Amino acid sequence: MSHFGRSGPPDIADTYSLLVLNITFRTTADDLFPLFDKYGKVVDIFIPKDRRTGESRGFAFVRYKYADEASKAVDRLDGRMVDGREITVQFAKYGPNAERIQKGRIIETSPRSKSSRSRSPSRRSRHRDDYKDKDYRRRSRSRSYDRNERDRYRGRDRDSRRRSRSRSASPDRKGRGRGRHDDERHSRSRSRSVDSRSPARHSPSPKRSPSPKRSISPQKSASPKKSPRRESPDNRSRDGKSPTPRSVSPRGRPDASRSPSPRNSNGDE
DNA sequence: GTTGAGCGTT
Repeated sequence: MSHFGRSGPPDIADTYSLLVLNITFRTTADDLFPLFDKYGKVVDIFIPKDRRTGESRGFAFVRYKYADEASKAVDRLDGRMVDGREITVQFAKYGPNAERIQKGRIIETSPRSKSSRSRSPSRRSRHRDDYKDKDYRRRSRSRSYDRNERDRYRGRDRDSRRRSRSRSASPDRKGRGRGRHDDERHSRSRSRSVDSRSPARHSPSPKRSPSPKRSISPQKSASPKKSPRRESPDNRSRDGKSPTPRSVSPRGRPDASRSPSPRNSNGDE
């Protein structure tokens, strides 16, 4: 009954999706159900979770059966304190399939009902990379390695986003009429001044190792001093199955799979 | 165990 999102999307064709942001990472659908259900008929509640840890991402989707109820919930629950945090309720802008949504309702659906459903013989190797990319940049919201990535990308508009919220931390906006259209009022003056510098001067230097201290092979050089136990018996060969699974073939796999003769007696190529 | 911009699953 209260287990939403367990059976997948029930029917989003006749339902309005609401996006709930700013919720605690511990808030679950069951916690929002009684809250949203009080303002209307909630058909489904889904809270995206990280595939790695499985923790909530901090936002949830509440589907209402009617738009009027959803609108009321947005106006009433928007700014409500949940679990000690003020949540932000608003109509979803994007659909589960990246479709356009108006007022929480999907106005554009996948026109795959036309022609045969067969896929086009275009590319076939591309499926997990897609969702992975999305996940990666999503899960990089914080933690620790976030700084690492930032250094790598030299910072971009990501910093702006973070800072933006800081300056936009005006609780005044909430609780007073739903005038969220003022958000886009900000003029976009800086357009090309994204990173300054020359666009062509960018030196694609993938090798940016300012710290030559780091060894090339961290795993090769074990700590000569730090060795409480000469070796790790329980980590090396527990049952004698794979003594060295990592060094199986650093260069290539056995030629029995790729080329019968990569570099010898090869007069054909 | 943590964090805090944003838009989604079997």
